[in-house]
Amino acid sequence: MDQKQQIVSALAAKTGFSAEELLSWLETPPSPEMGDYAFPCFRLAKALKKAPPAIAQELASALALPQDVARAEAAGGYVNFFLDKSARAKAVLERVFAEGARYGGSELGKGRNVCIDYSSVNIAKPVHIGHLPTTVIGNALYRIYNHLGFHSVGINHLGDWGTQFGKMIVAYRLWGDKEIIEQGGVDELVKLYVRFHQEAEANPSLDEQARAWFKRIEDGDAEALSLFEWFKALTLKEVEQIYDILGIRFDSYAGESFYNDKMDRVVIELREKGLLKLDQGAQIVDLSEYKMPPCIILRSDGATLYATRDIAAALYRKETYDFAKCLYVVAYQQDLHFRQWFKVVELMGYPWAKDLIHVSFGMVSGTEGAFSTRKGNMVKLRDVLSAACEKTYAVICEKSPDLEDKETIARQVGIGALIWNSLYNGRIKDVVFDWDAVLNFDGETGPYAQYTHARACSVLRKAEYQPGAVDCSALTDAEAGAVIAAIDAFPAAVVEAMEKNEPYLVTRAVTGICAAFNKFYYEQRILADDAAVRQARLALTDATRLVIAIGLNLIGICAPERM
RNA sequence: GUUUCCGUAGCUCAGCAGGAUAGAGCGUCCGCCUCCUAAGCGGAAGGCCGGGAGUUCGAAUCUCCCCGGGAACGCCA
Repeated sequence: MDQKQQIVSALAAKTGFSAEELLSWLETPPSPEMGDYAFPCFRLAKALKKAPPAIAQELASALALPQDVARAEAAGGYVNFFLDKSARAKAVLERVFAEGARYGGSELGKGRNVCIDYSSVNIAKPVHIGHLPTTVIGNALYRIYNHLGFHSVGINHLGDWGTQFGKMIVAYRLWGDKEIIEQGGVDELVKLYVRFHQEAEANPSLDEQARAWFKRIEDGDAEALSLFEWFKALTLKEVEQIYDILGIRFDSYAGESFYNDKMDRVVIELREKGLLKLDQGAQIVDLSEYKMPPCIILRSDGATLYATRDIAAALYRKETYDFAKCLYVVAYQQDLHFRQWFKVVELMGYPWAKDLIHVSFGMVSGTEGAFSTRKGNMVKLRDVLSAACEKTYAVICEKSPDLEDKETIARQVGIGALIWNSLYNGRIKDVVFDWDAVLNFDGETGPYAQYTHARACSVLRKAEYQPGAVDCSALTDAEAGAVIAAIDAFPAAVVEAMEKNEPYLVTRAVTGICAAFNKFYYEQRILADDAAVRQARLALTDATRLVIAIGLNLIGICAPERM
């Protein structure tokens, strides 16, 4: 039982309220001088028929204080608790060292699967800056869920179906060159696609040919299929290079084409359950009762739609993975779409419809408005990654000219800056892509956290630190206390990040640890002359180093030991 | 038009299962390397928390209305 719970049970004994309820009232005071925990008495006023300050006074003097709580003071309507700093430091450090790399983790998930649908690139289209949020948010959630005892299943729901592939084949057969495309990759495919649209304006028969070729893909024609698979392989090869740089892996690339033969059953099932309705020639599920436009299942020409495919995929995933949750890391523009088909799954009678979660995020635009291929203002993700690495390399040459393997560190720090940037704020915020902001390494940025980690490593290295007995009475100064508090707060942040599917809560928790440690570093000499003080501060430094590394790892950022 | 999200310091954002003087970073100005990585640390300036009602002992936080902005709204994904 930790101090917080001890305090709560002492309060429960005096007030008659349940410990659980009291725990939810306990808060952290605005400033550390006021105490480590605060209990507001306002809600007791009615039940006890006394003024809050009087209750606070009474509780402060009458409470049986737990062992590690130094004192309790009444302040206005609050009772402020001051922990025994040494005992708290001991408890936190022991936990960190006992759990090691698993600190902040748990078996909460009990090994259950969590499907995470993220990144989801399109075949034969470039990966641009707009793909960054879904990719890094999804990856962070993947790691966070795993840390909490779930088993994450990363799914890249490829956009690999549709008439555009018929167009690609027509364009390739008319103007394409195998070698040029092998060399140029996706860029060359895009050129063909653009040319197709230009020429099709003057020559509508091209569109007919495209439809015919797409039909051949659908029918499994060997030539059509081999070209289709070739486009796919080319695209994936490039995309996987980007994933390698970002340190991301997927467990499944089952995308649109994969579900092609799995949609009939959805239509049949919807019909059997009496949910389908013919409306203006299309088969729809009426959602007017839920204040939503209808969900279209079949077009009037009988073709399936996006929603049909998503429902088929959800059914497949439930059967295959028996997920505890299935997350869709997709921009908020598709909010209505998800609400619609989630509702359809619910109406189909599947109780797990409640486990389908749209993890939405804001849109990325340029300083001059929305990105669009037509405007030609698209920023390719690859270019952003390269620019970040180059900038970092230059900074390293300037600040740490003697550093070995500058390229590797530059990549870790440059990419770290980018990822951090995407995971620093709540998901829902829109982002205006700005080179200066992305390439800024000062203040609360990825490099700041990595720098703090490297700094801690440097001290430990210099001290030739060996773990050993720690005298925590040497960690009672305000700065060390703040570091202890920040490390102590980390596990709860990880859990909240999972519950809310908000990786930035981990980012902020790491920021808090870094800020506290940097201040500690500045104010207190870690390599103190006194052996006991030195050993205690080194232990705190070691714990800091470890927890920053865990936190960075959870959001998908490397923690180099030198930079 | 309907639905939905957002509106907190010059800028970008935390804080929003209501609580003690509203916090960071960037930018501006001023300090701190004979000492553990200055990608750091400290200080100053800067806010009727979009506006108005209401609920409450107490509202940036909850409810309603208004204003401003983004997004979505049937055969694209």
